[in-house]
Amino acid sequence: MLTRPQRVTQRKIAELAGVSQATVSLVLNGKADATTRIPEETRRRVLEVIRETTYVADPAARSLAGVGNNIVGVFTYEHAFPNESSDFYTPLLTGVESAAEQIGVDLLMFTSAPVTDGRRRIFHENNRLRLADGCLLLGREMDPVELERLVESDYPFVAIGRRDGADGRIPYVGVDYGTATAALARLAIDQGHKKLFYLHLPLTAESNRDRTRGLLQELDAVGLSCETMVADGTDLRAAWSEIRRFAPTVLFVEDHAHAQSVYDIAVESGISIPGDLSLIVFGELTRPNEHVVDYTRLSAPRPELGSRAVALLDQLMNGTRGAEELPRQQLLDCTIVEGATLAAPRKETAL
Amino acid sequence: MLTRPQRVTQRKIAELAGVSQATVSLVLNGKADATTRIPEETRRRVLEVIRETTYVADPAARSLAGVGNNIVGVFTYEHAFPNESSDFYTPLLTGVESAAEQIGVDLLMFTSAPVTDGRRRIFHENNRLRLADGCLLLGREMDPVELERLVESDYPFVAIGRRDGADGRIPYVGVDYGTATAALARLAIDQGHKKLFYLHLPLTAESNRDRTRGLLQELDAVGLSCETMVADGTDLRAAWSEIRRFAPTVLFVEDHAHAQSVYDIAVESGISIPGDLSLIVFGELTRPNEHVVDYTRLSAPRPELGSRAVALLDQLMNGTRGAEELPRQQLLDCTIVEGATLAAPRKETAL
DNA sequence: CTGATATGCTAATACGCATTACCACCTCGA
DNA sequence: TCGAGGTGGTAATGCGTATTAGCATATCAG
Repeated sequence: MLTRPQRVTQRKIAELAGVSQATVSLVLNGKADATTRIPEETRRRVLEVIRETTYVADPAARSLAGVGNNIVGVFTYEHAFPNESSDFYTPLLTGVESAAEQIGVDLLMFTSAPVTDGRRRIFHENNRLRLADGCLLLGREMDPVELERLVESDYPFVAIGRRDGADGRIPYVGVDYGTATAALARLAIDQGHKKLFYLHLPLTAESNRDRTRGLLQELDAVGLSCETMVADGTDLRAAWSEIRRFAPTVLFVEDHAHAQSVYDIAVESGISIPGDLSLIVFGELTRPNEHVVDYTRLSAPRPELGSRAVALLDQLMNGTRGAEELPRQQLLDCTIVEGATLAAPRKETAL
Repeated sequence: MLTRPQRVTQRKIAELAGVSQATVSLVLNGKADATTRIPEETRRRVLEVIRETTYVADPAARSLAGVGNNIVGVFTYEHAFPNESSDFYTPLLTGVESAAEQIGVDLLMFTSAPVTDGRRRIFHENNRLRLADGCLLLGREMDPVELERLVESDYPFVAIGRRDGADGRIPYVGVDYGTATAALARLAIDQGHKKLFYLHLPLTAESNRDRTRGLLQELDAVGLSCETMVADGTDLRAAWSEIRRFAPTVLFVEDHAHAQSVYDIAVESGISIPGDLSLIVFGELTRPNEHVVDYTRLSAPRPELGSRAVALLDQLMNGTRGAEELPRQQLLDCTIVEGATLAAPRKETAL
C-alpha cells in the first residue's frame, strides 16, 4: 500500500522550478559533462525547490534505472537475532553493521526466506536476493548446490566461514581453526597428556573438518592418537558414560554448549576439572551466559570477521576503489585463551 | 554494479515459452479475471520455463509498478547490534525477526543513515525510507519534528516505545512503565521505607517521564516524597557522595548500568545491599553481563514488543486482513522481579 | 555577414514489471 | 447467415529515475 497520492517526484520538482525532469535529475546527480551544463543559477533554483518539498528519490526507480542501491543483503541459514537457545550471529553482525555504516550501505536481512527441510534456502520462488547489490552468507553449513549456483550467476557475495567447492571460486572470510586447534592440542601435549578424547559435532562443514584435522595432525606429529565420539547434544549423559569408560585425562569438546553440559555433569559426578580431567573447548559461547566457566579454548575474532566480509563484498561490488586489492579468500587468526580448565594429568605417567 | 548481462527477465521467459511478457506476468501473479484467462496448458508451459531458468522478479521493478515489496524498514537511532558497551536492541529485534518471518517480509536495517549532532536522522538527502513498505522506529529518544513529518507523509510506521506528539497520531507499541514503577514503589513502601532517593537519567523521553511519574504518584499517595538526582553515568562516585549525604534507606535507579556501578561502589564502601540500603532498578540490563546481581526491578517483554510492533505495522501497510483490528497505540505490561536487593530498612522508624 | 563554436537546456528512451483495453478467433443459437 | 457471447491471448501504457542525443539560441572569429 504505497501512498501514491502525495508522492513528490522529479516531475513535480521540475514543474515548480520551471525546468524539465531531466534537468532535475542532472542537478541531483551533480553531472557536469561538456554535454550537460547547468548554470549555477538554475541549479540553485532546483535545489531550493527540492529543499522545500522535502523530495527524496524513489530507490526502486533508481534501481530500475540501473544505478546501484547501496544495499547489502544478509542471508542467515538460521535466525539472525538471538533467541533463548542461541546467539550465534550477533557478534558477526556487530562487525557487519559498523563496516556497513562506514561504506554507507543499508543491510537487508532476508528474514522471509522460508525454512524447507530444516533450513532456509536462498533460491525459492520469489527469491529476493537481487534487491540487494550483493550479499553476505552466514551459517554453520551451507548448501553446496546453492553456492555453486550463486557463483555461476555472477552475483556478488561473500560467505562467512571457509567454503570449498565451486572449484575454489567461493569468496569467503573465514577463521583459521586448524592452526588454533593444533595450538590447543600442543598445550595439552606439553602438559603431558596422553589419553585424549574428542567429543565433536555431527557436522562436516569446512570449519568442523578444520578443527578435527588440526587436532589430529598435531597429535599425529607426536605419535598420539585420540578417541573420538560424535555428539549432537541430545544425550550428553550417554556421551559422558562413554567418556568415563575411556577415562581420558583431557577432553576436547567442539561445541561450547556441550562443554557446559559436560562440565555440569562432571561436577555432579564428583569429577573435578581440571584436577581429574582437563577440558579444552574448540568453540565459543553461542548462547546467553548462564554460568561462565573460564575454559581453555579458542576465540575467533568474530566482529572482525563481519567487517572484513563487508569490505570484501564492497570490493566485489564496486571494485578496489584505488585501494589495495583484498584476497577473495581470507582466513583470520584465532586467539588462544589459556583459561582455567587445563592442568597436567593427575598421575605422571609412571612407566 | 548490477550484473546486467545475464539477467533473466519476463521478456526472455516469454520468448522461450512462446507467449507475451504480459502472459508471463499474469501467470506469475495467478490472475484469473473474466478478462484475463490463461488455460492450464499455457500456465504449465510458462511455469516450466520459469523453473528451468530460475527466474526471479526484480523487486525494484515490482515496486515501481506499484506493488509492495514486502520489506519492513528498521530505523535505529543508535547501533542496532550489540557492541562492548551496549546491547539495547537485540531483544526487540529477536521479536521483530520472528514476526517478520511469519508474515514473510524482509528487514531492511537503515545502517547508512549518517550521524549528525550525535544521533542518526531519518530525513537527509538520499533518504531511503521508501525502499521499505513501512518502517519500525527504535530508539530511546526520537526527534519530534521527524515524527511529525512522518505522520504527515502518510508513510506507514510504528514507533517502539510510547510517543506523544503529532496530536496523538503516532502509532506505537510501548511499555507501561508508570504502573510498573508504581508497583515497585509500593513494594518499598510496604517494607516501611521512608527515606527515598531517585537517581535518574538526564532524558525526558516519554518512557523516562512515565517512570518518574509512576514513582512520584505512588509516593504522593502515601504522603512520602523523594530526593532526586540526575546522573549521566560519567561520575557515579559524585552521585554516590550525594546519596550518602542524604542517607536514604532505599535507592531507586533508573538505569541498570548505573545500578551496577552504584552497587560496586557500595560494596567497595562497605555498605551492604540490601542490609544497609535497598536498591530498586527501573530498567533492564542493556550490556553484556559481567557480574549479575539479582536486582529488585522491572522487566519489559521486549521480544513481544518487537513482534507486536511488526503486527501493527503490517496492519498499517496491508489493512486488517480480516483479522481483528489492532489499536494503533498499545502499552504492554511489565513484569516485576522481586529480586534480592530490597529488604526492610535496618532501623524501624523509632520516631 | 557567415559559419563555427559554446551554452543551456529538453525530448526521448530504457529499465522490468503489472495492468487494462482490446483484438482475433471460435462456437452456437436463431 | 449473422450476431452474440465466449476464449485465449497481446499491445500499450505507466511507475520514477538516469542518460544520451540533439535542438535552439547566443557569441565569436574571420
